[in-house]
Amino acid sequence: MAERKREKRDPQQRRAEILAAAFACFSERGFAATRMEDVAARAGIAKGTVYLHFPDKEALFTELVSGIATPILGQIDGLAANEAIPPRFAIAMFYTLFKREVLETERRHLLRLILAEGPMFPAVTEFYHREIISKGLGVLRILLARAAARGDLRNPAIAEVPQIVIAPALLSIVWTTLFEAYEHLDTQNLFDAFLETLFVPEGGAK
Amino acid sequence: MAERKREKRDPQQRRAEILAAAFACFSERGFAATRMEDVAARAGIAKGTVYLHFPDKEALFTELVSGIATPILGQIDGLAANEAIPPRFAIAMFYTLFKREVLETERRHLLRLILAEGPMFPAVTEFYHREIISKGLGVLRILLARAAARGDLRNPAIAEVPQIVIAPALLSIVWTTLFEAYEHLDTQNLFDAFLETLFVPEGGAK
DNA sequence: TGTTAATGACCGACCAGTCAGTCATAAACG
DNA sequence: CGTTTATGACTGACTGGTCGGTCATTAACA
Repeated sequence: MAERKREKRDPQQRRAEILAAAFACFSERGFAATRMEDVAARAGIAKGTVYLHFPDKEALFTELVSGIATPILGQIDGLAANEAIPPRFAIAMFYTLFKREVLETERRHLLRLILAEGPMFPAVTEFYHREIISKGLGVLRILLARAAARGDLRNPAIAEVPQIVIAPALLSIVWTTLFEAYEHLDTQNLFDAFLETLFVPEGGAK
Repeated sequence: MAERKREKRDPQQRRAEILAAAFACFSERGFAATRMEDVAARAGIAKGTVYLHFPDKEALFTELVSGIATPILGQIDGLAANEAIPPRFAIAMFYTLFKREVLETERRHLLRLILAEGPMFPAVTEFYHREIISKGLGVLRILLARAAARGDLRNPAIAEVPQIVIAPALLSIVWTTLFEAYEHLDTQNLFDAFLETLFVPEGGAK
C-alpha cells in the first residue's frame, strides 16, 4: 500500500532536499506549471512540510535560482587573477568551464529558467546582473584589454564589447534547450571557431 | 454606467484585433499569467467572443507566435538571392533588418516569449526551427561560403558554423529584454564590432 | 421576423497556502 | 532501565480564490 514513513531530518538536509526537488520540477516545467505538491512529492514529503522551510512558492524559486549561481562565482574571478595565463587560454578555459559546469549538466535548464521567467522576477534578474553578468564582463574586459595590448586580437575594438564573448555561450544554451532535438549543434566546434576568429592565429604573433 | 455597445465586426478584423490584444498581453505577462479575460478586455469585447474565433488559449497563443513570424520570412530569402551583393553587406543588412524590425519594435518581446515558453509548446518550437532558423541558417551558409571563397573571412572555418552570426542577435534580444534596465548595451556597436571581427578590413583585400 | 454574433453569468477543475491533528523522538522521572 | 510526558517536525484534508471554457439570453442586422 506504499505506506509513507514519517521521518525527521536535520533541517539543513531537509531544506537541501526540497531545493533539489524544486530544481528538478522548475527546470522541466517552469515556474507557473510547477505545483508545490509536485515539489513535495519529489522530495518524498507532504506539501505542508515545504511551507515549514519556505514561506511561499516565489521564495522557494528565488532562493533556488540565487543559490545555484553562487558556487560559479568563485571560479570566474580566478580566470583574470593570474596574469601569466595568456588571455586566449583564459577565455578558452571560460568556455570549457561553461560547457562542463553548465551546458552539459542539469544547470543549463536553470539558466534557461532565468531567461524565461526573468521578467516576472525582477529581483532575480537584478541579482544575476549584479552578481554574475557584471562580474563576468569585468573579467572579460580585463582579459580582452590584455589581449589587445599584446596584439592578440584580430579586431582590438571588441575589447570594448565584452558581451560578444558571452554571445556564443548564450546561443549554445538556447540551442541545446530548444532546437537540439531538431538539429544538432557541435558546441565545441562553435567555441573553437569563435576563438579562432577573435584571436590572431597561434602561429602568427607569439 | 459605461454601457458596452454591442458591435458586429468583419470576422477578419475581429480576429486581427484579438490577436493584437493577445500579442500585448502575452508579451508583457507571459502565457500562464495572461488571462483570457485580459485579452478580451484589451480587445474591447467580452470573453465569450474570443472563443468564437479561437478554440482555446493554446490555439490563440500558437496562432499568434506562428503568424508574427511569417512576414519576416520573405525578407530573409531576398538577402541571398542577389549574388551581386557583397556577403558582408548582406550580413550587415541582416543585422539592420533585425534591429529595425525586431529589436526596436514590440516584436522583440514575442521573440523572447518563444525562448521562454518554447519548451511548453513543442509545436511552436518545431515551427520556428523549420520556418525561420533552418531557412536563416541556409541563407547564412550560402553567404559565408561566398565570403570564404572571396577571401573576405578572417577565419574561413566559421562558414561551417553559421550559428555564430546569430549569436550577437540573440544576445541583443536577451540583453535588451532582461538587463537593459541595469546596464545599457549599444547594439549597433555590438553588430559593427562583430562584423569587423568576422571580415577582413575593407581596405585590405578588394 | 428569422438569423447571426456577442455577451457575461456561471460552472467546475485546479492549486497555493493553512492548520488541527499525529507520531517519532528524546528528555524527565521513578 | 522501563515508563511517562513533552516536543515540534510532519501530515494531508480543507479553504478560498482564480481562471479556462460554456451556453442561455439578448442585441443587431437582413
